[in-house]
Amino acid sequence: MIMIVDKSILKQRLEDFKAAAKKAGIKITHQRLEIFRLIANSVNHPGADEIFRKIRRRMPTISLDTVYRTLWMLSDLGLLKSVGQSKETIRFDANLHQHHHFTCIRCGLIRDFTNPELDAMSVPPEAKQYGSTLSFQVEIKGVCEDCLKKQPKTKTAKQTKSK
Amino acid sequence: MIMIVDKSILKQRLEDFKAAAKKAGIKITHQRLEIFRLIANSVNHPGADEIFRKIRRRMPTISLDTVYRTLWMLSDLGLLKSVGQSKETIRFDANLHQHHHFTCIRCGLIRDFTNPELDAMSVPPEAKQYGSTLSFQVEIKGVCEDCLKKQPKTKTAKQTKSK
DNA sequence: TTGACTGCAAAGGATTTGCAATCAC
DNA sequence: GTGATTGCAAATCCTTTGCAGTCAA
Repeated sequence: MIMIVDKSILKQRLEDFKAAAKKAGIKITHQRLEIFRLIANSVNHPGADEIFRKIRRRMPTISLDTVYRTLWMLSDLGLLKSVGQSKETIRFDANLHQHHHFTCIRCGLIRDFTNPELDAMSVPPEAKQYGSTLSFQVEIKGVCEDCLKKQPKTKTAKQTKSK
Repeated sequence: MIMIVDKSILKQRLEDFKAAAKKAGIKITHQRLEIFRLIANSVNHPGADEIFRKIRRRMPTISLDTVYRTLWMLSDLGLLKSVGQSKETIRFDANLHQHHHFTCIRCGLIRDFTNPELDAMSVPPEAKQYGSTLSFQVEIKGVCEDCLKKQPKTKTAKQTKSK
């Protein structure tokens, strides 16, 4: 399944990055541009290691620690959010609009989705009692199409990497 | 703030554990009982390290790897679920009923809450397209009461441990 | 030119594993 | 009694850090 982010969205994200970097007085290096471009163009929320391996194809000297440093820097700039749960390592998301996640418990696939009814929901009082609220997100877990076709049921298989 | 799980719920959870262990042919050791009791009696989703430190007070010879092994074993039995996001280490939850989470982005506090309207929501078609769904959970992020009182605003402080 | 950034290598922290001793059943 | 479980220590995996050389502005 090939899925690429819409061209105009990618362009917009790249411009946002350049503007934010300039504003923050941060240099736009080849490495940073490649890393951001990769995430901004992904629908599957890659982790540091996946990003590293993909970028290395075009940029063989890049190092994993640069990937990590860039990821956190981009998060600090507000251009990325980190996602991910439980056994998985951290993964990143360049979609800053209100959206929700579908996560496959077998292979770790994560997909964004939006839904008007969910977006219209307000934060319930039961949550408000704990403090001020910043974001509201639905996490749906299930088994993705691919995994439904494959293995009937694995034993206590530990979740695999990003996909 | 002292919060303890309702006595009857704790008792029920312990019985579930014993029944599940027996059914699975797994031995009920002191360590396992203590670990499960601690989590089953928590509202704050402790992580492995916190569990280890607390149990060690009553059981000084326990080792961290036993805590880990027990935690995953309990998850495999379906008695616990793991929760936690991004920068945090894994934390555990013995509340298997439908519920949602409030997470403080400053201190990492996590609290369960329930809400009839949310529970009544069905999985939207936008999510169903990705596969079969198993759970539906709302994750609300915000700043908890305690943190609202404290620090006005920290820099890019990395999140702290469980609380 | 020059401070910010990178790559390297080494450190750090969380989690897992091999193995002999021990315990629950 | 005996196989499952524990505690220990060492290993592993992911992520971070110190530092000297390099690059974007």
